[in-house]
Amino acid sequence: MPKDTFFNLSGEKRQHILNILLEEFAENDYKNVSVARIVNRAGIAKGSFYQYFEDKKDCYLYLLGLAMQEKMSFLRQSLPPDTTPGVFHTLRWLLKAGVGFEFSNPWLSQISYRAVLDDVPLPEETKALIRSGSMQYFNQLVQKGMKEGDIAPDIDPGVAAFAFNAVFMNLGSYIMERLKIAPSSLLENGQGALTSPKAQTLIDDAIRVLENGLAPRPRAAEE
Amino acid sequence: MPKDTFFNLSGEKRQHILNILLEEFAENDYKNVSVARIVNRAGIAKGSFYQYFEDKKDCYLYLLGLAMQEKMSFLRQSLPPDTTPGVFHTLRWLLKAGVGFEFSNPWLSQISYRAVLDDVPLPEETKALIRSGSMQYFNQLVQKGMKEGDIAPDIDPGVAAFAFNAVFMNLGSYIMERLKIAPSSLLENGQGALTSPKAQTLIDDAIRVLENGLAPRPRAAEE
Amino acid sequence: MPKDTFFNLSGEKRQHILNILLEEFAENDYKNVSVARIVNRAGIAKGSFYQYFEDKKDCYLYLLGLAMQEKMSFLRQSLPPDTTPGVFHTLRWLLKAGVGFEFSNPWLSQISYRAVLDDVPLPEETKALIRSGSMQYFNQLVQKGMKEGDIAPDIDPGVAAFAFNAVFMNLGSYIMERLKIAPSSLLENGQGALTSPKAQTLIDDAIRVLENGLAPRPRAAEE
Amino acid sequence: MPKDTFFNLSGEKRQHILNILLEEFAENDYKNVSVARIVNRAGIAKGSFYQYFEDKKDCYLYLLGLAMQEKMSFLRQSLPPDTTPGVFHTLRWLLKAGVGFEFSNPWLSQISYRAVLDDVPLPEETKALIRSGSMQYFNQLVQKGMKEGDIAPDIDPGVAAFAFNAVFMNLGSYIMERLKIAPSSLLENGQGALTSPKAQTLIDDAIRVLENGLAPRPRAAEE
DNA sequence: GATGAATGAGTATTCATTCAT
DNA sequence: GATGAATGAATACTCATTCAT
Repeated sequence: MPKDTFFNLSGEKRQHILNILLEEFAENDYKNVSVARIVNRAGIAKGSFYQYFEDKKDCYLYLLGLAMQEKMSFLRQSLPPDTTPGVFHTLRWLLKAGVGFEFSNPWLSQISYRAVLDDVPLPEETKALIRSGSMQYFNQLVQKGMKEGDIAPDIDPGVAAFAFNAVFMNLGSYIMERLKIAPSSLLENGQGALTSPKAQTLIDDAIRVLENGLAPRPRAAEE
Repeated sequence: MPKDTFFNLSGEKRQHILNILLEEFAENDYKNVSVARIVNRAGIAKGSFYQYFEDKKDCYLYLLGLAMQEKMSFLRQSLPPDTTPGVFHTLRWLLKAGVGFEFSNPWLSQISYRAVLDDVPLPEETKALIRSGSMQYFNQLVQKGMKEGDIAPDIDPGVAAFAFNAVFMNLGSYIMERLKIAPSSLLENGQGALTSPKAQTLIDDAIRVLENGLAPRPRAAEE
Repeated sequence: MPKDTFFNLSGEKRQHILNILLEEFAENDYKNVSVARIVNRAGIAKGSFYQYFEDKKDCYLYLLGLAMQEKMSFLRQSLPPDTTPGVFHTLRWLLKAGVGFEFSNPWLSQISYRAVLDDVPLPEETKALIRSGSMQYFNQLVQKGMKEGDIAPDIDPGVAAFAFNAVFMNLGSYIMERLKIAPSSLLENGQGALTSPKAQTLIDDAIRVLENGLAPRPRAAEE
Repeated sequence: MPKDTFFNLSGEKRQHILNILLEEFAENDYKNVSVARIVNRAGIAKGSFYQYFEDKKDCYLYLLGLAMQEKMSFLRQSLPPDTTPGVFHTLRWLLKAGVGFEFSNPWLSQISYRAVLDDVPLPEETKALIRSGSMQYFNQLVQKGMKEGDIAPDIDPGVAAFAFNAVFMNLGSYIMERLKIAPSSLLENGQGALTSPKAQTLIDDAIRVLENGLAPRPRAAEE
């Protein structure tokens, strides 16, 4: 946990530092993040960094916590009431929210992305937890979908969840690349980019693929 | 490019060094790869490393090139004659070959995997190039599929290729995790693990999802 | 010298701070004394420390002066009237008083002890001065002893004073180690430990050694 | 243990570095020894220090080992055959050898001196071992002396050993101060200073004090 | 007079790279 | 061509001291 000194900072200064921290930790491996570079860019003294944070790890864990917490609250806010019928409705909401978060918080996204992939000072279990986080959610979703007849019962449920997850994790990047959106441009206008009709179409198409791929097929034989 | 001195090495010695390089670069971040560790394990002098390679980066780029080239040739070898009908047949071949490569060359796979994810000393464009490498192939495949009527014409072709790619890139890891296969066990028995019926089933299921998701739907309305 | 602000402090608060300072400087090397630890333990602001003292060195010198002054006044108080006959009587008094001081003021003792041994920010001359402090007293004592016939005239007076001093400086530690007295236990019951018969016997034996060693030998030949 | 690289250094360079190390560790607390200062003074690169030594502690332990080993071999060489009669003969030899070592190896002396007094990275047991080293030897000597009738049986043996030790540990410094010998002058001419008649007289006097102080007193009454 | 955040020179240690042998 | 010692800029982190509030 950051020390009180960090939270006591004037909102403006804290935000300034936070922005630099986010950028550094988003753009670099944990190992490659340099405290010296941070303090230089932030225009603060080396010692100040250590008045705000226990150490580099403390700083990182704070940002990671922030990322996960923000993502959770963003998703929760975007999810439809649980009563909505059909897992694909849920999925559509979720996918849009996920991409939405990635667009409006590219740094936080990147930080939580790295938590899974990078060599990061987390107990291996914690990394596993984070990694399996979305998979578990998708597993539940698939179970529900099968019970309700939205998903074909003869598909391995794990593979179905895998497909959900693979699309969920990568669609944001794909859209950004496809629409040639520079990450930097997102900082000023995150949601804007997402709500473009083009982005919406791409998301919808991706969902259609999953929906058709997983929905029970009509009685007729095939292949 | 490695210097001539490296290629002039006796095949045996070069292979010995190569193995150690592959393992080091597969198991560690670029930043965490230690030249000192390499030369120790390889039993060569530090100076020798720099007589073989310009520097660490040169060495890395060589291995990365090797990885991509080997993967290409592995896939090319595994692909059916171009005359095979149906893109999903091609896709099935490809997916199996891709997973097969991952299973029989875990180090090379890991190295090319890291090229996309890690902080690696590549110009951003080069990283983009690698990232889009398979995408381009899938784009062609989708175009062909649409022309031949295997893929629904009302789906965005990019999204279709994206779906192919997302599954292609992650299926290997998923299977390894699902079947609890340790990477180390692959070194001795790569293909073996893949040919297990369980692995085959998972791959087949994944293809079925894509096939159903992308195939043209019968005239009847749905959703 | 501490600033006025320190002496203007309420007696209670000043004593509180003083106790903590004494403990810190007694238990740690000068270099290892941490201003941060001091102000934490004392419950004062870091800035306050610098309002009381010029700097760490100023603080240290104050405590050192205190230690020497207290020791002096303790010894002076314990000494018999100057009229007492026989330097060994004086010495016995002195030795007991010295050990007594060490037992009842372990912190102050330790601080002046460190002044000689530790790497302390004193000009080398000052350290020499402190070191020679007690020596000078013993030199006078020896001169007196020789005049009065208590000390053999054929012994180098400096060596005699040296012997006094060597015993004087180290006897306290020896007794503490011998009787397995923990320094911490002294804080509550300093004099008690000293007045034990065992301690008295050890002190008496040490004096007998010096007395016999320095007293003029009977006319008989020797060695 | 220093690495081979240190021992492979040309004798000249190794000696140069060794001298600087000895001086630094003799003149400063372990904590106050600065690797940066060492490499500056020695004119070598920071990295070189770490090619010679594992770390600062490794370097220190090497010097300490050297000090103890050199002292042992110096003393062993100076001791008379065990058959010499009389503990005071032994003591005379020992004292002269001890002072002799201090004069000819002032840095090594200082380093082993610090091992007992300073905050040094040694397990507490090791420190106790070093500390009790000479005391144990003196305890044996006293026992022997009592058995052979050289030491009065009514003196506490521990106090007798303490007296030996107190003189043994401090006589060298006293003589240096008394004869105004600067430590630096010893480097060029250690033994010379010691063999001066003045120094010899002082040592002899100190022994006479101990001898008379501890020897059994004639039947006549005393005190 | 009290506060505690800000400072920056200082610490030990690492490691890719060079270069004399 | 092979060697491995030498290099020095880089790393995270500490702490006595200052100074604005």
